[in-house]
Amino acid sequence: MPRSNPNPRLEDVARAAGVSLATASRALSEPGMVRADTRGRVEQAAAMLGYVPHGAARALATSRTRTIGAVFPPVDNPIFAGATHALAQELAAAGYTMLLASYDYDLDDELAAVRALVGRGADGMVVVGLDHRPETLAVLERAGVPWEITWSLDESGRHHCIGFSHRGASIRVAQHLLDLGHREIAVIAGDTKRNDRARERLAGVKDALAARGVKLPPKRVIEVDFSVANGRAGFAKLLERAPGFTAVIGGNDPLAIGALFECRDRGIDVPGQMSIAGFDDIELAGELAPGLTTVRVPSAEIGREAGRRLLARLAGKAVPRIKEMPAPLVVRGTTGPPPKKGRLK
Amino acid sequence: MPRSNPNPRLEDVARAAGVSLATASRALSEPGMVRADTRGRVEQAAAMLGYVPHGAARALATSRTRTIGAVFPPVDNPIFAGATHALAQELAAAGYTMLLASYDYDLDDELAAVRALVGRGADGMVVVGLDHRPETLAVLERAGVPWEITWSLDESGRHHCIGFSHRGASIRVAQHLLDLGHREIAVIAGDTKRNDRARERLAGVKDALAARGVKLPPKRVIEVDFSVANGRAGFAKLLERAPGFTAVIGGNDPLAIGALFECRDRGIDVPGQMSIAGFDDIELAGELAPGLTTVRVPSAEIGREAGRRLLARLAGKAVPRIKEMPAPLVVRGTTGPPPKKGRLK
DNA sequence: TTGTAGGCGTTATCAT
DNA sequence: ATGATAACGCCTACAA
Repeated sequence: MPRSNPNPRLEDVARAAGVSLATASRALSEPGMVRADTRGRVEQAAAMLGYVPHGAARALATSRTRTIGAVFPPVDNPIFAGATHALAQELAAAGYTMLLASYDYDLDDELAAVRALVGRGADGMVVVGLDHRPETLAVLERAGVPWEITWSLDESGRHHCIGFSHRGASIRVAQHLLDLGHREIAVIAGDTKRNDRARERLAGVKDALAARGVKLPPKRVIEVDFSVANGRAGFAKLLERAPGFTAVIGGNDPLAIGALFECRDRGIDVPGQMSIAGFDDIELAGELAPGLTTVRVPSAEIGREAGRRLLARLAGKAVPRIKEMPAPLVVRGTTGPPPKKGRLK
Repeated sequence: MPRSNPNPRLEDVARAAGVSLATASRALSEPGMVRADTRGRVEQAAAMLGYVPHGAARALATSRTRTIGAVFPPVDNPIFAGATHALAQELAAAGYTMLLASYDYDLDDELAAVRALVGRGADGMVVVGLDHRPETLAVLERAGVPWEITWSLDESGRHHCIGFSHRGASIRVAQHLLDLGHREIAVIAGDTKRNDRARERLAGVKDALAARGVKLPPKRVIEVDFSVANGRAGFAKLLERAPGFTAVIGGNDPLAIGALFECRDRGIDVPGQMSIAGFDDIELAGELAPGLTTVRVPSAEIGREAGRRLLARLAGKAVPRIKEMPAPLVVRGTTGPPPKKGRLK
């Protein structure tokens, strides 16, 4: 029975070039080890036949796939999208390919995805944040591939990570508002059960207020999924259940922007009557008028740098276990002093 | 020499379960072909050892990687991000994994990415739009894998595709403005050299205006890369170089939103003095006040459906070569009749 | 229902 | 510098 698969194999190339299989292999992957004219013949034969190396076969022989797995929360969140793009570019430039899985904050789904990508032979992995099933880390460790935690910093120092302190950044936001004179503050947080970034951001606000003896009553905190619509709704609910605050902090920019829109629709002046701050610094934050005060999160840089670190480790280089990225407060127009007298409504 | 790689192989599982390699293999991949108790022993042994099938070996033996390659323009564009997420989810549910490459509208980069993913053994491929190097299509065809064009419709009927007519949708936008009474219209288009979607959208406006005998002078058209900032800048430039228009059409929503913001900053009333329409219907479009009139592009559905079609074709089912998705005009508050008399400025 | 054995396309270790 | 050949881990006729 003739080969049903028409794709040429290395053996075909070797025959066409009149050399052995081994020589053909070397000519293509270790050019230095073969005489120039032999190499030329092989290359020509390969080009003629349209030879493309068979990835799986190569992977089986080398136990290397030149593939990096990334398991991200919804990539349709703009910040993850930016990181994904940057990571993909960085890897492509080095001849690596990205295996991407995107999960909706369900840690069991994340585990399944990690398993799948490791099974596909990813040479390295990147995950997001600190919240994982214990089994997820076990799979990663057992696989023996280098892996990176992104966005968050692993305080235990056990794992390689690149990110920043969400709590610290959040403290800067809250302090900024406190410094402006706000004492009645509300928070529209992300879902703190499902991800450590949202949890740490909320904790940061609490820390900062507590440090100055300012209270954050539970009624002034609401948790929702990230979206502009939920920012609007969350703000409306806060206003209804615990009015009297002069500033609101959003768990991310879309939430803050939702609050901003809601204010606009209700005729609440920002920042005259209400100050608003976000987190992430998506493009829109700077284009609004007034611009949104927020924390600049270097998402593309995190993606790119995660790729670089992984590639370096694969090349046998040592990289510092923990890489902290800057996440500065960006003060724009949505924050200002609280209204002089009287409270909202 | 003992095996240096500690990962258990199927052989180890078989030994632990006291069955042959073949039985172990069948127990895990074709459960129906093995007696229940045998299968149980194998599954238990696999779980105990933490066995994970070796993707490359499996791929080599079956010439199937259970992997789908996607080559997308910048996934940090929100609409591609949504499609990426949906596609990844759809594939994961079927036990497939996504190989993702993201390029910056450079068709040579796209070709390289397609080559890479095909070389990695992708069982199917998805690309975006109609603009490709001829070689790209050749690689795809020669690979013999099913592939789908997304976003655009291939009029030649030669290739499988899922999308909609950008020209048609754009015509609806322009007609809407004409129906409102606008005759002086400007366009902030995307880069028409680099992608057919931007080109077709612009062509649609031209078609619609021409059909009613309305001119679109070159000065009223500007081309920029997609971003809110460029929408602002583009609008400002149009105002400066060809004032007097009463409506502007953005090549996508971020561009239109940029124009909207610029109007707001300049005190130009929307839609009183200026009507604005976009394309894509990103979340923000509906949250703005007034809401942005735009075309709803079902990006997540396109991603999901592309995955479904590919999986169906891999399963040997026939699917219609061309799948048209709806892309309805969504009329919101940013469009209205042109000002009664006098022109802007 | 289960086991035996050959093959998938490369790389890498030996000789030569 | 080049050639022969044994892995690499799994699947799948074919045989029992």
